[in-house]
Amino acid sequence: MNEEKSCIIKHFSHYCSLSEEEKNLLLSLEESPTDIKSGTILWEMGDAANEFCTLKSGWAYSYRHLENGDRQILEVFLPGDIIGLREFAFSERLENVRMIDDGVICHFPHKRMLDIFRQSLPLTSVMFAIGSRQQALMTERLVTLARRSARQKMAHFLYEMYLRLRQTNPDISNQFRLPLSQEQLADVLGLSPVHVSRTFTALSEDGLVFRDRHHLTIPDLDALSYEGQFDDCYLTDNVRPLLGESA
Amino acid sequence: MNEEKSCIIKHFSHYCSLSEEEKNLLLSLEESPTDIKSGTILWEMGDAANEFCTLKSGWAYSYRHLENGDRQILEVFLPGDIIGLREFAFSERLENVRMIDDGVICHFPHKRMLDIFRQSLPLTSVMFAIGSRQQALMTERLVTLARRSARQKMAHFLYEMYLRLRQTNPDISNQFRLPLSQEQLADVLGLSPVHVSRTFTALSEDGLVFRDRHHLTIPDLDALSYEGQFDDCYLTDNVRPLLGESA
DNA sequence: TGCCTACTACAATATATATTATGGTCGCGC
DNA sequence: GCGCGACCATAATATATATTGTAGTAGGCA
Repeated sequence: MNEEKSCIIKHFSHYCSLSEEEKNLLLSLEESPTDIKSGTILWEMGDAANEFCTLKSGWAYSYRHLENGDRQILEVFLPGDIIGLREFAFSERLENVRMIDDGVICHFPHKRMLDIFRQSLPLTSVMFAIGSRQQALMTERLVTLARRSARQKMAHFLYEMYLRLRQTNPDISNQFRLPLSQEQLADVLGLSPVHVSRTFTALSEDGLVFRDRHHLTIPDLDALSYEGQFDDCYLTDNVRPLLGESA
Repeated sequence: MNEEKSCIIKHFSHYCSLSEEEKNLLLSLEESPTDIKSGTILWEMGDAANEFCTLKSGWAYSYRHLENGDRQILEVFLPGDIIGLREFAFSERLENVRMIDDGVICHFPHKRMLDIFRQSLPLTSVMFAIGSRQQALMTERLVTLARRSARQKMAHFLYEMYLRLRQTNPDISNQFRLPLSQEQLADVLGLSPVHVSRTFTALSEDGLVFRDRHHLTIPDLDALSYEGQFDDCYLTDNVRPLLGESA
């Protein structure tokens, strides 16, 4: 098995250890990888929804357009993520999805999910767990957007990205690439681009974050985490031992 | 079967038609109903998470406390809802949950969920669909909190509550009980209580919503929906025909 | 080389919402 | 019936962030 190369197996392994059979089942979700270019729109609201995408490489984001022309970015997808999980219950896309980078994606139809449900209890549980973790992530963002200052929003988001990258990339340092423009960050955080700029200036005056184009440096990770009032519990290791339970 | 009385079966029936066996499986989640009084805290952050609750009657909400003393209400639960789904992947509670009303709840352990996964593909799919719908709901709230005005936030939330009530309560009219104080509404919408009051005043000056204590009247549902830029697609009927797919 | 565009910084001003404060109403226990 | 507390309305003020405008820098391309 060339599982080394499979982001999705890395991703799932984070939740439980996988048998060969399960690995194969997962690998089958990554058939027919397709190159896809930066800026490409994977789908738009209202399109028929009958498949998921796994992201093998590159970044993507989902977003909504508002009536007044604003845009809200809902989620940023990293390699190993499954795009479109949220739409399992719907026949139409609820969000637009767009590539940030050049990347590679694999499509698999919703039906394959039912195969997983049928064939592997652990994978079913992990799918459920991934959904539940996505919700936790979203909840956290909701709290932040609703209640915290621009400064905290930025700090929180940047630290979250660091943690998420580290999850599939354990060797990541306190410097990494964040291929989002200030405008895109504004659209994630519900701020104006101008204010994102101001806030970056303020954060780097305080030595918390340095940003040079798409390169980010976080001198003191704990300080940033504190600034964003980050509560690790929704991302870190206390993911429950599912297999233990099913035994 | 006294399925008439089961909110949860009503809730699930919204997604697909159920066999007797499946109904029994669901009914088994509503064993040992417990009376529970208004204001009771079901659990708090950090508590061990190893069961879900079904809400047979009464309302509840989940919330988080912030460092500065603010509170953010994350979700409002209605009869028929399952509380704690989000925490399936975690061993600790991520949120506090509190009863708004007197009510009746039933506990069932996470393990029972695995039984469902094992015993019924359709119910597994519906569970997944419910999770996915919850996420859609959250997404919508996130967009609203991040990008819309206080007026829109209120209108959006009130209309959403109307739709959700109608789902298990098809005979609901444009008047219903909303047992939330202005302070609680503020905590849902990320506003100050004062501003909630102002906004109610403004909305009723425009004839959109009348509120007398916990009694709400919406003279023109479409107008309110429009005011909140409500996009029905995430709640209404286009839930996909899951059973059709699995065949 | 030089233009063009995307991205960024910063300043002036405008606006929505928070904060603080005060007073009013309703229901409830005594 | 009285007083107390929860809840709500409204006004005055304060503050964070948006909006608008202008200008600077870096990279892509002729």
